[in-house]
Amino acid sequence: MSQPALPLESDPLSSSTTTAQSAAVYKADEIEPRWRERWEADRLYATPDDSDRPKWFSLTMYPYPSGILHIGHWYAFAVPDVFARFQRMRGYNVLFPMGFDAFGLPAENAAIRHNIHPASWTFENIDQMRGQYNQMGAMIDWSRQVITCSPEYYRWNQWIFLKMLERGLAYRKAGAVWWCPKDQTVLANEQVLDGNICERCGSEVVKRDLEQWYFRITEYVEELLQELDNLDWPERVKTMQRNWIGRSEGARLIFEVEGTDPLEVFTTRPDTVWGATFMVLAPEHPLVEKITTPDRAQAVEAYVTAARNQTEIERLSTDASKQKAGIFTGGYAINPVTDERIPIWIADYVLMGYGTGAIMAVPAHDERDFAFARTFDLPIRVVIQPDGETLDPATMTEAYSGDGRMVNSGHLDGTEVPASIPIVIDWLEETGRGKPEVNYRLRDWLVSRQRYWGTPIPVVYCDDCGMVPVPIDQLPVELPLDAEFTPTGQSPLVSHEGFLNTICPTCGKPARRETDTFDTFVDSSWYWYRYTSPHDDALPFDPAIAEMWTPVDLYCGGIEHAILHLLYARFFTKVLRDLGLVKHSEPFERLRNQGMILAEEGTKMSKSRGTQVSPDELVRQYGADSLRLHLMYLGPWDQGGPWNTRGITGMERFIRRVYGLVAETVEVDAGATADAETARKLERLTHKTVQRVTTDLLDFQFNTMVAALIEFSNGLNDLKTPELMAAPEWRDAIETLVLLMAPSTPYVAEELWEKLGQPYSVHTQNWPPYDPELARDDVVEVVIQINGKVRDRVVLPADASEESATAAARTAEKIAPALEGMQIVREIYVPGRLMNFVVKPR
RNA sequence: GCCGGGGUGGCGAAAUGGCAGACGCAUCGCACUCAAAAUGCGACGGGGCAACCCGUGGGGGUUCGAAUCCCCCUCCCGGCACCA
Repeated sequence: MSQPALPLESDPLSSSTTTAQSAAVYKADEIEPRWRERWEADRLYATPDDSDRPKWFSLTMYPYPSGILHIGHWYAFAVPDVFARFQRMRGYNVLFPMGFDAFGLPAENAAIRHNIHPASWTFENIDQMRGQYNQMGAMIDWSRQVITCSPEYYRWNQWIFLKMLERGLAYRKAGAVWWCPKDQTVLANEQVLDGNICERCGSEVVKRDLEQWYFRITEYVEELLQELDNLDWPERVKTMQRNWIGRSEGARLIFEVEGTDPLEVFTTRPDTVWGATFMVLAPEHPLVEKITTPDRAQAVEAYVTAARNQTEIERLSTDASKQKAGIFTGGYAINPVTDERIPIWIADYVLMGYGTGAIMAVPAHDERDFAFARTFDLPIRVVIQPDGETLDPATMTEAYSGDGRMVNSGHLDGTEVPASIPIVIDWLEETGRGKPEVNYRLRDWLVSRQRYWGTPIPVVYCDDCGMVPVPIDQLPVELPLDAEFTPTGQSPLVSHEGFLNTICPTCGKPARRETDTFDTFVDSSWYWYRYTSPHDDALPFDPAIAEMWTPVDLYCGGIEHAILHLLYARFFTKVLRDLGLVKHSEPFERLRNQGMILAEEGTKMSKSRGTQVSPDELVRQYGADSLRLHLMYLGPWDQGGPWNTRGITGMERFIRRVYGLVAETVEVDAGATADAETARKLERLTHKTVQRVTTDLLDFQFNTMVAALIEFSNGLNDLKTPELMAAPEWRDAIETLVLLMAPSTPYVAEELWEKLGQPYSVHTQNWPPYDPELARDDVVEVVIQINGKVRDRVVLPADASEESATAAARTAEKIAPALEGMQIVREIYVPGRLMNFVVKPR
């Protein structure tokens, strides 16, 4: 009688084998969702304001809700998450919040293109991205979330603005500003890239005369510059800020002008004023019209118009060494030290935006003035002679800007340059010709934008009262959600009657609302304070709670914010300090920048070329833990580099090995004890690893930290025997390994901690301590060199004396014969490392 | 042009005055397997049978000893660039 074949799953033998195996096999897709739910249910990441632990505020730049997290977001956030978790285990009460920089142009563009409201588009994206952050295993307390496009948040932008208005730190001014025709808005100077390109959309921007809102950041310029010195920030970021602020010391000099007001100039080289043979004004200079003589008027006007309409290409071609363009006004000034009549020219190499918009030209000692003088055949006079050569204006081919002695300079002839500069300034001041002056490149921050999706600027315009601020108790001025988007790109606020028409708070007559909104950099200039009391409805944040959490201990983010965001944030902090809301002056004590993840071929990741890497796909395949490790392991975090997908398998293997180690360990009945030698080996390996992992994390060296973890597990595998696994020493080592992995691989560490029978949660455990004494080797391998070349090596006790080390070295197998017939000239001993015999033939 | 950062095996890298290439990837060999995957063990800068020799972008220097410090050159990346 034939029996039907049993289905596989009902075979008792085969099914039990499967169960035993599956318990020992790592399955990320089973472990990760399970713990994620548990942590969420338990509010494991809730951050209390009242704690007896010291605080640690770890901030990472919040993202723009563009729709989906890419691998760069993971790199920027998962790695700081490791550090935040590490700090939590080290005993800190860690604030590690997250929010969304939710105002901005992409939402409006999506509205126009896909007929979806910016608010819906933004909030859908936020939902999606929050889910992805959770998947990453990020330690975020979402109850503190800040979303800048919610009235709850932006009303405080308006509040801060009104306070700034009161103090004269916000003001309206007409002037030439950058306008982007594509985005239909003005831009801050900082948002215009080289070649007059819009930072956001890449189109060419133009100058327009418009009345705009500004924040008086220049009020704080000296403080913004000086306090950089005390910040623990990457040096290159500080350098970029210093360059941007552009402080230069010099003097303001007054030149009388025939027939009109005097001209003032700023110069860093007042000692060269005897060599000023002409003057140059920027084309936009207000005195151009008055100075220009009637016979020159037509030509000057033509030049000025052309200069103002210069295109990008023409601008790029104006290189300092190339021919200079300009035109003579017909007017003359008087050199204040030589009393000579000198011609006044106009040229676009003088910028209206810097100094006074006018210069004294000293062609002999300034490269640009030299080029201009040669082009227009203007006189050149040498007033500084270098040692050892004699400059002759007739034969000079370039300006001389180095040191030397003053000549042709009246009573100051012979004075040494550069010591001459303060001497000249003093004399000019005493004689009423000028005064010392410090100039900065930094301009006030243009904050108004002709866009819809941003914070409405809370002022109204009344025919009788003029510009009137909206009273604080009427905030927020809400952005109307029933806006109509048209393809013209014009802000819908301009034609929104319901928004536009209001009542003057002062006189009660009909008035018109401001339709401009704030630059989104306003939102990000103080958002971290809001995390400390995200629901406060009396002030932007509760000063007492903020005082407890801030300043931020560690700020992580991309180098692309080196100037704009970080400078504005520093400025706001000083304003908030002066408003009495915070006590400190600097918001971010330590700053660390991550590098950029490139596509595998080393170019920028691009959607159109399909070189983008999807973290979701990698999580599905390998799990978040492996991806986190892989990102840390790519190389130094601040360096970034090309992505490679293959390497992630190594991290998965590592996790699987550790998983196997723990699974095997828990199956063994405890009871045995290890022999002394093995116990010592385990102890040393454990302490060594804790030391390496701890110091690497503190130094932000995540790649070598992961290497130390891998080496630990490899070392344990090598030592592993069935007997040892039953010993308590082994168990300690395994538990330590799991604790050390907890910040890096939060999911699998939690799983293994549970398997080891330890109390939930691994993430609330203390970071394991280490003892450098116990980490130390008791025998060392000492390299023996002859004349600096490695010839042999000997194993010695770590505490071997120099005498015994030398004796051992001399008699080492390959050394003894080599020393035969040689005279030892010198012996160098580096304890525990190296012995070098310097020898010569006898 | 000026200011930073960098150049180390097939690849990512480590070592910041003392054994160059830890650790990982890829590759190759072996074991396990009917087989594959997974896993485990081993090899893995170049030359040489070997003793050894050469080797950290190139050249020079300092040092007992240099990837590491100094000088010159070169290439790559980033920032700034008529700022008076």
